[in-house]
Amino acid sequence: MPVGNNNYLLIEIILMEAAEKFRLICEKAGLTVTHQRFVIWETLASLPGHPSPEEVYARVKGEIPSISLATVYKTIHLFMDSDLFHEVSLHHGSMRVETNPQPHHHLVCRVCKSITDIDAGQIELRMPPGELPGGFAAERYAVDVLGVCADCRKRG
Amino acid sequence: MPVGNNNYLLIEIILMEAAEKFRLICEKAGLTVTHQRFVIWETLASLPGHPSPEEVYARVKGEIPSISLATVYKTIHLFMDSDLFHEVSLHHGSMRVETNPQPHHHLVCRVCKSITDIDAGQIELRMPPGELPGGFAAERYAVDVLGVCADCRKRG
DNA sequence: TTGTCTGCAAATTCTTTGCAAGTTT
DNA sequence: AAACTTGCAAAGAATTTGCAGACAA
Repeated sequence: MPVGNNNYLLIEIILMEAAEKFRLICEKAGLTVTHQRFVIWETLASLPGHPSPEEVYARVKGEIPSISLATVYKTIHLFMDSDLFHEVSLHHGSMRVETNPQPHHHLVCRVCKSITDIDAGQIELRMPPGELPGGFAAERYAVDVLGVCADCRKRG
Repeated sequence: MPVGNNNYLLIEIILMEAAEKFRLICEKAGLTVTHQRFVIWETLASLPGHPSPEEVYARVKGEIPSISLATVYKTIHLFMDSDLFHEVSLHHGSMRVETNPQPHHHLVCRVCKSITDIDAGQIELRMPPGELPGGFAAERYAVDVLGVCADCRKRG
């Protein structure tokens, strides 16, 4: 694997301490650096799994007792808008019912958030030959293809 | 394709009118048949896409003006518990942040709802040779492997 | 009948907003 | 100083719950 100039920059970033790194990230994203944001960012990066805002809030409170849940929400949204983190689920805010009985997957537009079904046969999945980690018994697969729908592409 | 005895049953079910079909489904699932449930079931089956409870409620109100939103919620949950329909998203009730910067997919346990990451390299995806429906521009894939985790398998 | 649903209203949970005071640039 | 961010409290949205009367088996 060839090492390009970009990789030197990458290595520098990795070696930088967290605060520096965060400063750089914020600069690139056009975000103001604040202590709250730094601690929330560090906390998110350190928490394994898929933390909820409440969990992040609880953790951050250890460092900044005066932090408010509202700030955690605002900051998480800010980070997501700047692509620093993603949300785990589509439609997290409201329940949606899957009414298509056919095996299918989803085309999810990241601009307008629309979800279109695509026949399961159109996507071929291949799992590893052995077992899945920790003896997980797979039953079915749900694939979300993330991208931009035709309408949103036309609109620029 | 050989036609077994099960297929005769299947054909009968298909030919049955909706009310009969619903009665059979309820019997199999051990659910009481009510008019509200029948109309909600028909509505769900007829609505394309991924309707929210509010949308279902609005539709059903046309047939049963006295229906309440609470009943719609209760019934949708009932149907989901009986596997008549699925939910589109995991974690629909609260925001979850994806903190793993590595490309990865999810192992989702349908019993305990836990979500475990699996390296993206472990799953091979193949898309159709042509374009995706309607000129959708794919950027990345998110795969949820649904099944039962090791812990829940042990517990029976 | 007997147990199970339904509709209503109140309660909860999750998230957003307005604004004054505090920080960052 | 100007612009932006924070914390608080109140508002809002989405969903659940308790319960009395209505319905299904």
